[in-house]
Amino acid sequence: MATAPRPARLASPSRADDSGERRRYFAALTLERPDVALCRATTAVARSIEERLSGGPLTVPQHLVLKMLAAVGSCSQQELSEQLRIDRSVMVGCVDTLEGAGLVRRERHPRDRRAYAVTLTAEGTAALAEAERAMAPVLDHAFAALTPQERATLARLTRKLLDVPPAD
Amino acid sequence: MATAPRPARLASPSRADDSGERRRYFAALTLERPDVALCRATTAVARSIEERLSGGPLTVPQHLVLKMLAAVGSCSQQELSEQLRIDRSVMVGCVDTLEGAGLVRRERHPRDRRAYAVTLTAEGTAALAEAERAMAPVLDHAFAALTPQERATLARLTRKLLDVPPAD
DNA sequence: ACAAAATCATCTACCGTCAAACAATCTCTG
DNA sequence: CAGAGATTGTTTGACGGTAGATGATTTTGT
Repeated sequence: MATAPRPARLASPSRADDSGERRRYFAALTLERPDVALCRATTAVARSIEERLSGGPLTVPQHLVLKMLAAVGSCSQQELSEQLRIDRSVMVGCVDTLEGAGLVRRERHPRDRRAYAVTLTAEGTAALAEAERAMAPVLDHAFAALTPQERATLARLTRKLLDVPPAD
Repeated sequence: MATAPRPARLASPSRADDSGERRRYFAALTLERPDVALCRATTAVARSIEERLSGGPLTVPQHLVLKMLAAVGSCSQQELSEQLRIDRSVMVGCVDTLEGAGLVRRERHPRDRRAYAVTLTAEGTAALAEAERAMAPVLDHAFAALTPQERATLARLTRKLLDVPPAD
């Protein structure tokens, strides 16, 4: 807690007294509160990514849906929601948009008519390939402050926080 | 109970071919998308913390405001916003609540009458001490999956990530 | 077979955050 | 000194995400 050697002088009128402590408090905070540092870093990364993808045809969640469909085949919205950690009610609009763009189809599940079988179309496959290609430089820019090894370490630690078994 | 290998598990149709790929897709995703892993890990940590603090008198942002005031002395809301990375318009309500609880005072800044000099009261100092005491086990639980050394590494990487210059 | 519980997708209400507009005040320039 | 422009605090409205209820459908229990 730094033990406050200074008697907390009142906010100095002009900016002249920027002796540093006040303007650089955020750095001190991150030393004590890893949760705050993690949270702010995440918003910075997300912001950087969404900014670069803003003009594109796909949002991040939409990209993830296409990516999972390509990886595991047709899915119910429930399965997409669970694996991608996107709320069910958000998934509705996400699939709505993708279906409107012709990138997925909603077919009734053959043996459980409560569920849909969301299926990737040919256009969806093409859109995914293009999105994957565009993704690499975007990720690279968002994590530019870290070396490849540091990025790997960060990924390992976040997976551990998520209880995902290491895939080494 | 549950010892029966009976596949009578619900939703048999498509689940039957769950060789694992479908149900564990999230793990595969985190290997390719460190940004998604980071984002989901952050929400998990934040959720854990806010859940444990839900009954308490202070929210996380309020705690941070008291903490910064104790560290650097009286501040304008602008300075609090900048250093804590909390939007100005959010800071208004935050300080409102703290003032209503008698933990801070809003005094007019002596030489800039646009700004307030938000000042910690004696009650605020006491509330902060109590909140600081309660924080350690909460943080420890949120990061329970990591060893102390891993937590330090994560903190170092997130701090490094926060130096990412704004993309222009 | 019939009723009760569970599940999938959807919709609605609510909460927190962010961008833009606003009035009051400061600073700088001519 | 006057006025343009920037800064501080605040309010407003839009947006995105979450929780809870609903309707259709399937599974389970008797």
